[in-house]
Amino acid sequence: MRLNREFFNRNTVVVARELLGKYLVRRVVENRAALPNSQKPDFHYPVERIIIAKITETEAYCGPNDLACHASKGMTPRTKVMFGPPGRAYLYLIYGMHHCLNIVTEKEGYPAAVLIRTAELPISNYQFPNKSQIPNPKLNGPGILCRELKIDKTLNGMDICAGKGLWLEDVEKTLTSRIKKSKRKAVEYAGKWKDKLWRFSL
DNA sequence: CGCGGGATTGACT
DNA sequence: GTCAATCCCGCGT
Repeated sequence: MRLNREFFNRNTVVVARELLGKYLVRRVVENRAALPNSQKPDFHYPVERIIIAKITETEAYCGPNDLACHASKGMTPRTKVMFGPPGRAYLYLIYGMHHCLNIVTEKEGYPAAVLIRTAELPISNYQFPNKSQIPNPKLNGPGILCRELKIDKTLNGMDICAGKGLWLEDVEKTLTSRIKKSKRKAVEYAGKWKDKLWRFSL
C-alpha cells in the first residue's frame, strides 16, 4: 500500500523510524533514442523501468531549532520545499556532485524532513554501471542511492504521495527490535544537536 | 559579486 | 587513516 500524506504529517523522528523497511519505488522512462548510435537498439521506443529499493537507513532533520537541519537558517530558495506540505521530495546537491533525497515531514509551515541514507535492492543480479553483477546489491549512502535510482534536483518538490515517478510502499512488517539508533553523520557543526540519536538503521 | 564550505564518495596510503 | 573533486548556496561586502 502506498504511503499517504498523513504518514508524513507526523513527528519527524517517528517518520524516520517507520520509513525503515518501506519500499522506495522509482519509475523512469528511458529514452533509448537518445543513446549513442553504437548502443541504440533497432526499436528505440521509450521503455518504462521500475526500480525498487528497501530503505535500511534514515536520518531525521527536525525543524527550525535543529542546527543540523538546513531549515534552521530560515526559508531560502534551497530550503523552501521543507516549509511546504509533508510528503514532498526535498532534493539538494552536496559537495558539488552528489544528490540527497529527503521526504518532507510535519505540518505545512514546519520545516523538517527525513534523509534517505541507504537502501537495498530486493532483486538479485542488478547491474551497476561499469561493474559486474552482484546479488542483493546495497545502495550505501545517499549519493549512491540517488545515482542508482536516477534521482536528481529536477525532482525537488515532487509530491511523493501522488505516485508518479517516485513513491513509497508499505510492503512488509518491520520489527522495531531490529532498529539501531546512532548519531547523524557529518553534522559536527551543529552544537548540541550533533549528538542527537536521530539516525536509524536496520 | 566574490568567497567559503557542505546531511559525500571513491581513490589512495 | 587522508584528501580531492566540483557546484550551489548563503552570507558578507
